[in-house]
Amino acid sequence: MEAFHRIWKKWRHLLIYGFILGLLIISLRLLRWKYVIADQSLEIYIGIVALFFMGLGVWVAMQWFSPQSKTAEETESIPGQEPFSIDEKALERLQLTEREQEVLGLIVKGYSNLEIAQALHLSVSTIKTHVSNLYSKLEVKRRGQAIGKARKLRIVE
Amino acid sequence: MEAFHRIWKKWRHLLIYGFILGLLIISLRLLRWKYVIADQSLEIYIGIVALFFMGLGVWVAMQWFSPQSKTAEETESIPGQEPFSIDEKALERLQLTEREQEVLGLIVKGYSNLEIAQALHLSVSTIKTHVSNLYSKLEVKRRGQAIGKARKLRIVE
DNA sequence: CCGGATTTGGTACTTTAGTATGAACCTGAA
DNA sequence: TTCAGGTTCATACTAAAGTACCAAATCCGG
Repeated sequence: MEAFHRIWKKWRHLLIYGFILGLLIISLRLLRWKYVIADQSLEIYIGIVALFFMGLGVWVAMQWFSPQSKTAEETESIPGQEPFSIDEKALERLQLTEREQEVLGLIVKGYSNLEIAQALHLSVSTIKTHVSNLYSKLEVKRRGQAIGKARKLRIVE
Repeated sequence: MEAFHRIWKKWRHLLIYGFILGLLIISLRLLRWKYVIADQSLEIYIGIVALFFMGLGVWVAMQWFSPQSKTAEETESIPGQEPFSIDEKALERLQLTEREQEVLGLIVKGYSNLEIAQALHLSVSTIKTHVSNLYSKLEVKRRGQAIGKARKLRIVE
């Protein structure tokens, strides 16, 4: 039960999607027998299916892909050796928790709170909490300042 | 013409998608006549349509929610030079006006719009105008992305 | 002088960010 | 087992950011 709960919290999205997909496949089989669409034209039926699945695709994509997660920023890692090193001491002084460091990293990459939430599979509320704590630890008041300070202290790449 | 261009820049994705959808609907009508799927079962046909449209939905969502995903110019300016120099060519490509460059510089320093307005002795409205134009030229949607892109293109110190 | 681009600034609106507060859960240490 | 710190999430609010549309003044080249 415990294990199930943990797994559920972590992967509920995937499970829900799988479940919905299964339901849809069953629905398609039922519809195939024309109990429902007996006097509908095939054209309309196919159109409905197409629209529905397109909407589902949009929804799935919205849930799973943060707008920039696997495109621009992350694949930019410049070849060769970087003359850059994270200042571990500064990091330690700031006493940032693991989650806060994660969030800070995404903030520096230009993520919005919503995008961070999607990337980490958390709610926006949680992100806001982390961000607020982050700001007070960094002694800043805004996102831009946090980015500047993080780069200056070299606590992010 | 001016207005059209602005609207086009903003809604081109939607227009393109609408166009594609129209094409697909026409395709469906053609397919309806079974020239192509003469000896395929209806089930398989519907499944293909569903999968295709779901994929299209995913694609549409990814495009719509990440207009910054297509980053052609980013791969150009990679070669290794001295780390601290402003890339004049990138600056020229972007066609940023003088004011826009000033504003961008302050944004990267973490200034708020109000602070920028006070620093440049302008109104917040004006700053917002500059910032908006800046974002469309940089092809970003938020402050953090602008900071990241400006640093990546090395158009600010 | 005209047309285009720039700069400035306004109104009205939506969206995102940020703060404050409370609460539930988990984990490791006392 | 209690307790502190960390993580998660919610509601409710304020503040800042951003968009769209408009308009006026300036400057500059044909």
